[in-house]
Amino acid sequence: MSSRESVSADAAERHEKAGNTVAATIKDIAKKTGLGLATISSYLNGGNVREKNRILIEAAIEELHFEVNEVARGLKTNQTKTIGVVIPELNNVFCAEIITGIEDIMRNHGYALVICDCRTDPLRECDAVEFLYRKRVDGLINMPVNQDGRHLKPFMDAGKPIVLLDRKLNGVDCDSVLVDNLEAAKQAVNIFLQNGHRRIGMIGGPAEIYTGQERLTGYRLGLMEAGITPEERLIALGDYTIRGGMRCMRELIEHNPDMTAVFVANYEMTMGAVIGMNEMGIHMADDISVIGFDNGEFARACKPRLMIVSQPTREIAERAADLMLTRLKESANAKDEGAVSISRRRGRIIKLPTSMTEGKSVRNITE
Amino acid sequence: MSSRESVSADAAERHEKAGNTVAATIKDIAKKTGLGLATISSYLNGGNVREKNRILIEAAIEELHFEVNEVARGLKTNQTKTIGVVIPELNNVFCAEIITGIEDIMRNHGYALVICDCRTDPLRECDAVEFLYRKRVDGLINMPVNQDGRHLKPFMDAGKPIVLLDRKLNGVDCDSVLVDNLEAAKQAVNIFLQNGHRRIGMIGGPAEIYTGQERLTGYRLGLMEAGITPEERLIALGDYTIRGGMRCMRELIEHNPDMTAVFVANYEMTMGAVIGMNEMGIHMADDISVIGFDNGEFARACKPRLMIVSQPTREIAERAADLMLTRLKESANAKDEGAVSISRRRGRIIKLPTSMTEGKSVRNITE
DNA sequence: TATAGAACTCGTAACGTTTCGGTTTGTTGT
DNA sequence: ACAACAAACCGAAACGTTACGAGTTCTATA
Repeated sequence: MSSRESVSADAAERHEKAGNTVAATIKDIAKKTGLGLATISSYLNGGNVREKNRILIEAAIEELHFEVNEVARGLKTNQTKTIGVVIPELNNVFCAEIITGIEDIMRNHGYALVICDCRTDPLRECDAVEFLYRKRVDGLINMPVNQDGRHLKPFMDAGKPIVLLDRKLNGVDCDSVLVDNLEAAKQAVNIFLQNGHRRIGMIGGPAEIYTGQERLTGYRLGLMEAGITPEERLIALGDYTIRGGMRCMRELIEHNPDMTAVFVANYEMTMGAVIGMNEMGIHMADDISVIGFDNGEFARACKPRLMIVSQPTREIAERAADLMLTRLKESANAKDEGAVSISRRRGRIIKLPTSMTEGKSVRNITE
Repeated sequence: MSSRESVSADAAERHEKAGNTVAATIKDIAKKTGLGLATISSYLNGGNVREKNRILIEAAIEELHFEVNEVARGLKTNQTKTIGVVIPELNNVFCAEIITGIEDIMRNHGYALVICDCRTDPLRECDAVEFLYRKRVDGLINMPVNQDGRHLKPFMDAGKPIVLLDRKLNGVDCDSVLVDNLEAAKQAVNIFLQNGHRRIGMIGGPAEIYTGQERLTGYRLGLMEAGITPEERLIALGDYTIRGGMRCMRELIEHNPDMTAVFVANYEMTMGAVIGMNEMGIHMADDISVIGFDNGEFARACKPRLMIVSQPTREIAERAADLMLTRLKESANAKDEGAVSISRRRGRIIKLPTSMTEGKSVRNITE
């Protein structure tokens, strides 16, 4: 017993000895205050302790610069207070803005965000998810690239919460935060119609991506409701890249000399479309009216200022974080009740409205 | 003892009982193979085991779906295989591009990146660093907002590696990855000079930020080497925001009717400058020649295409990751030798060259 | 003032690894 | 066949928490 004494010197002694700081542990606090381990732990976790002990503990914590070891806690509680995030492209303002928002909120709740960029590659996305699973993050936030939700399996099986961003996955029952893409596209088309346009082109996203489908459907619906039959040659499908946007715009213009307006269905392609027009010497508004997507900053920098569909990134972030936080709380509580409640849960789907941001890129051709 | 037996059923049994998967542990593998704990651990960490045992172990791992618990390992080894990243703005393409690059490399080495956006707020930056420290990340990558390196103290004291991005901190001895801002600005000025410009304006960054200082100095030097005395009224200092860029461009134009060219010292302000010119009805190149900074995509979308200084984000990322990885290895090895070697280390500073990306935004006014 | 009940405290046993020192097994050269 | 040595193996003790059940101290009521 005496040997034990001499071996486990408290933090202060160790400090002296090593010549530099060694983190104090809960044991050091217990020893210093004369209280038991469990009492300290209870205090640290918001439990009640007698006033005089509270003072004692706080003094000891102060003096020894104690900080709880979150790794040890994590081992015991089986949670890392860490959320994994997998997105297609970090250097994509739409993604980045949402992530920033989520990060802010989650950090305020003690959660760290581990971010993985899968570069729009389904394989990389799988890798990233597995990586995060091995890192034992408590939940996953994902703007999915894979069509089926196969890559989500590890988290599904483990019953860990998943929140999908921007894109719904058919046949996958997950919490998701989306925008009303259909309505957004319809609005854009309507603005063109109100300004007298009839031959309206669309630069759409990949047919296999949710947002691409929805926005295209909205475009078609908008036209049909005005009694116009959508024509295939007025539709060009790009791959959500700048290059794709340039190509589509060129195609559209070449095949449709009579086209007066174009709706572009994401930010990168909007940029590409603008570049394409510049290079072809075609003037926005004067020659062809344009409504783009996302990124108000780019829109303001265009000449003339570009009208765009704006997505509520701030709110998307808030909703996603809320959803995650709720699920996290649920699974914490679920320890008490039967584990069934978790597996029985159904994914909540939140659909937020977009808004139009004014610009000068749509010409009124009625007069 | 018999009670102990019945309590610690192996993973397979537990699996059956609970009705859903329970992670197998190293103990389960030991039991299944009849080998000792230490042997399994040794195998997992790349140690040598006898061929037949290797096969045994691998089979057991396969069968029980064993995966090492990185949290438990972290508790024991005192490292989380996690790196903290603190940046001023995630939705800033320059930042985002560097982070993506770093993330890719670090993940390939088993490190996760915990990213914190401090919104260019020194206080938030301090918070973020403390947060990461409590999360016990193994190292810190930071594009600093605070002037003095005070916010880095926790990591300094703990002897945990720090890599600074983009900005050097005076009096702080840290590994840093920078670009040659001075030379970049000189190059831009020289291009203007070669095209016959003499009255060259500059939209510079905040006086207290490293890159702002360097780029301004480069501008001054470039002029002086050509025998031109820099004039204060040709210099407008912004705050690296779009709004600031707009304001500066307006000021410059109002105060200098004879100005023929402007160099803008970061991306956001470049965008702002372009917007400002658009709104004032001033044409790029024709009226005023412009060289901007960063973001080739934006430059390509401008009309006429904007000439810019390009920073090698890919290489910045590589160097930063390399630096971090090396330091990490060093501190791992340092356990053997005296701890002195760590504290004695001096910060390595890597300075990378920028390049000019062609555009049509500089007019030759000699003819 | 005694006492029931609540409120607080305690020791011990986990959580799943790694590591230390010592033991066993295998290999080589004679 | 046997020493001598290396390589592989082993159990137990950590790492710093939390959680359980039981024990202790308060507080309020009779």
